[in-house]
Amino acid sequence: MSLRAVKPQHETRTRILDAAEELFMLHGFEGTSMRQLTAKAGVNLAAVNYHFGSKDALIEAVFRRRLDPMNAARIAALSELEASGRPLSPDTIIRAFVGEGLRMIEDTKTGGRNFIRLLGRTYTEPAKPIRALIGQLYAPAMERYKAAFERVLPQMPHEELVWRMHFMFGTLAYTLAATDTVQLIAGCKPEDRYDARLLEARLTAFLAAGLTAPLDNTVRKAA
Amino acid sequence: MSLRAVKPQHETRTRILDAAEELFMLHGFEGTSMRQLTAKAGVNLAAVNYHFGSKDALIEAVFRRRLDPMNAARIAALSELEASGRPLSPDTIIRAFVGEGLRMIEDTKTGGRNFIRLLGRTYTEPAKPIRALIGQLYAPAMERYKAAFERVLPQMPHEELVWRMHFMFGTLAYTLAATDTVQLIAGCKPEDRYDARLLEARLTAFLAAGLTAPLDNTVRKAA
DNA sequence: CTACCATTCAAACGTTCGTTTGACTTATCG
DNA sequence: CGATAAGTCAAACGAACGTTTGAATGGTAG
Repeated sequence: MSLRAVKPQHETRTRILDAAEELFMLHGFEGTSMRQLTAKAGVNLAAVNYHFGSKDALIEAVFRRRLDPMNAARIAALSELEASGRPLSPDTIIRAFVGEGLRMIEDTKTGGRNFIRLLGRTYTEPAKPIRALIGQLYAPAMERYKAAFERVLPQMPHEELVWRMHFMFGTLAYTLAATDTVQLIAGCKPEDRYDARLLEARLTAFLAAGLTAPLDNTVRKAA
Repeated sequence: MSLRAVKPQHETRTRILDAAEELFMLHGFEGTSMRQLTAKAGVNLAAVNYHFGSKDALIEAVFRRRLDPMNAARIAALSELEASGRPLSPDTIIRAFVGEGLRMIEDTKTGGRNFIRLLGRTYTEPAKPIRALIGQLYAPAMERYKAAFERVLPQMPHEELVWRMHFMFGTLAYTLAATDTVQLIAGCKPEDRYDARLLEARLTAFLAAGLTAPLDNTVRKAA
């Protein structure tokens, strides 16, 4: 219960988590060595195994630290919307979901941006145990938002909504994770790529239109 | 010029490329060892260094083999559309672009699906030399499609179009790479997730609506 | 002061990594 | 038939990997 016993542990742990977040984002899990990681964090090589047990356990801790609060915030944002009494629209619901992600990507000080980009890369890695954890941590928020969308889009078939949410989720994940790929299309660096306000407006307009698009005939016939 | 000198080389090379494609997709570049890879390909451990020079050179060869033909096909599809004399719409242009990707993801025999999913993973990996190569191989197709979109959407600001193409590109990449993440939203495996015809219809409807969405006021004022 | 306990540290553990080597196989050609 | 050259193979290379160990450190409690 001593100060000594609590404070430095906390400090060393967070230094490791911050360094891991950034290096995993840059080079992946296998591409990041414990020696790189502990050197960047300014701690001893053995510190990771002492505080987390193993490299895999560290990976899990990296995700648990951020994912839980982020999705809690998303649920809270939706609850607040629903409690306000104002009529909900696809647009406002999307904004609630997207907003939390954008707030994190703007956070360059405490490493939020690193985490968001790490998250984006991890989505596209199949067959990793960490994927199961992510799904589990996302599940509650997903359920709430699916229900909210179903309420404002009662005419949309369930299956179609699931796919469109998948598309939306993908667009968000990819956009936040790979903002520098815009150069691929633009041919040069766009100026406002990190202006979150503009990006939020563009993204929401795009997603809302996609979500509420008229049903394709091929799909309607298949249903 | 002997048969012996050409045929087996070709065979061994393609066996290695196929195995690499699948393992890189599953476990990433660093997560795949030469011993795994050569074992899966059924070739000797030294074969990769003999035929490609190094692991990095193999990675590059994996992308070169597929990316060039795929983007050539995309350009050809667009050229054919334009030559047909029929009036173009955002919908038909999107379909031309998306169609090539979906044709590859349906190709489970020659490994096209593996490659598409590998491609999706690689987009979200920053700071890799391979990213530069991908951008370079994509550039010609991107230019052509951007010009085509600009022609059918003359009223859209250039900057906005670039972002919306980025969103579309991301949605496509993510959807093809992470089709199994739909479970995250659905809570269960959807039945038709690999029915490319249905997926193409859903995806095109979503993307076309997003691309042609009315301009957000925040964005309009910023311009 | 002494005993204690969480933490840090340098060193070493066995394993696996990408790559290299040199001998062996096989098919073609003068 | 030898000579040549491309390809395959088992074995080994040093380097780097994640992890473990046991001693040193330093603040806290009795």
